[in-house]
Amino acid sequence: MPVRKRFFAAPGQAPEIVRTFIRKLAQAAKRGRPPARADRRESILAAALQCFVERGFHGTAMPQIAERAEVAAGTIYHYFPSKEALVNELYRTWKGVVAQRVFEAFPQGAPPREQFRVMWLEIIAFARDEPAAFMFIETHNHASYLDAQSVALDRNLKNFARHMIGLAQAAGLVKPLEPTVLMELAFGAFVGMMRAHSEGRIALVPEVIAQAEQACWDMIATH
Amino acid sequence: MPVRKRFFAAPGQAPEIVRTFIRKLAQAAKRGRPPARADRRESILAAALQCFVERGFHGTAMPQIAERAEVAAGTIYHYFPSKEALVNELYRTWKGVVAQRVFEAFPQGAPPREQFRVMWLEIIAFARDEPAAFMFIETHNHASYLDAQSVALDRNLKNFARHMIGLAQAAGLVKPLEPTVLMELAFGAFVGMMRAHSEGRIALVPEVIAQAEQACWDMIATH
DNA sequence: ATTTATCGAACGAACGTTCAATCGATAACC
DNA sequence: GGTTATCGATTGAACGTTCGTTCGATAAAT
Repeated sequence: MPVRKRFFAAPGQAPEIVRTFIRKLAQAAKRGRPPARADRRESILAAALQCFVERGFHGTAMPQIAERAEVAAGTIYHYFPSKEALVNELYRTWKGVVAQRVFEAFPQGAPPREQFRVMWLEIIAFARDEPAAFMFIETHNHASYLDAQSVALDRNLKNFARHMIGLAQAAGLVKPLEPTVLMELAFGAFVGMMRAHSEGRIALVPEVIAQAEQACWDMIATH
Repeated sequence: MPVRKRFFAAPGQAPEIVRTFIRKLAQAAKRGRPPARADRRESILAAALQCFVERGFHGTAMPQIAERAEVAAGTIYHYFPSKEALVNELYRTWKGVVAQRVFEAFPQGAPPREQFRVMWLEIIAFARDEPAAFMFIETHNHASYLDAQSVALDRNLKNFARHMIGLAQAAGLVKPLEPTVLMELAFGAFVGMMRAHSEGRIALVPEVIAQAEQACWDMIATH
């Protein structure tokens, strides 16, 4: 059973990268949103998310988004200055949500094996709650229409994961490979499985999830 | 050192899926290409590949492809009936190349561990020889503009991989998870690593490749 | 009465595609 | 051998369409 400690057992060795991470997240949230005036805004965002997932950014026309959101095309421009701004807000919002969830669930004092499991299960939970949003942020990574702020948010998340891998390596639990390689391998495996799931090729029952999680740990762990 | 047997040690148990696979590949190659008349055709394909990788299918305009290929826009339509036909020919060609390479290198009589290693190294070799083509066929999987033939080619490849996993499971070497799940995990990890490589985030020196390959085997293997 | 929200027609630009004109090499003819 | 006919290859302007976006009119809210 997962034991989730939210504070460090030994405060002196608290990784500042975690505090930096949460601070940047808060900053981004402050900087972002103008005060939401109507739920039209939300329905436009939801419609755009679906369209972008189904047909991609360039494959989606603004009138299509408008039709799906049941508003006129011009209305979108009352809430968003451009198509680019719309996709960037979507990206930042959902990447922030998943980051927030992972960070809040993260058991800071727990052993690495437990940390890995919790992160894995939390992202799975997110992907099941918001399948479209998950596919969106995974397929639109590093696209040319993402602005600097969106890219920075992704980099922060990866720095966080890399740092955790480094700590586990120091404890001799994880293979002495470059942390970036291990992270990309593990996350790539995860995304591959989730993509197959969202395309209906596999069924994600709890038993499969647990076994896949163990398999991914086997990949990065020393044996 | 890899020992590559090209023929079955026991012909009676030769997997017909392999023969079916190579037969379909030959059929597709025959059906396809009209007699190549000029190397303009090749330069158009190369230009389109680069553009599609950099900006995606919908993000690439035909005049951009023409400019990169140093031909007039109209010339493209002398060789390809439409933009869709162009992207599908690209997909089928390169997916066929990687399939052919993997199959020819596949050591049919060797133990599963060796088979896995050879397949892995062969795809790595392809990805290093043709990085744009590799990224293209991986990012354009299951896109709406791919026709039935392109989709079928991908399915054949996956059936082949799944079949091999099934045999390895029967030998007790691979975890008793659903073969599709294992395949998606392993291939997802591979793609994640290759993507990080093509974005310059990791350097694929031989030592890293060997360790990553071992890590992926650890993921699907029993322990 | 003023501000805010919404609409949908309209805009210029750019899209994928077409096509009449031209080029260049080879074949046919004298 | 020089001239002409032929034909596929190539061009780039032009086509109709659709794109992202704008805007004036109107409705709703304050």
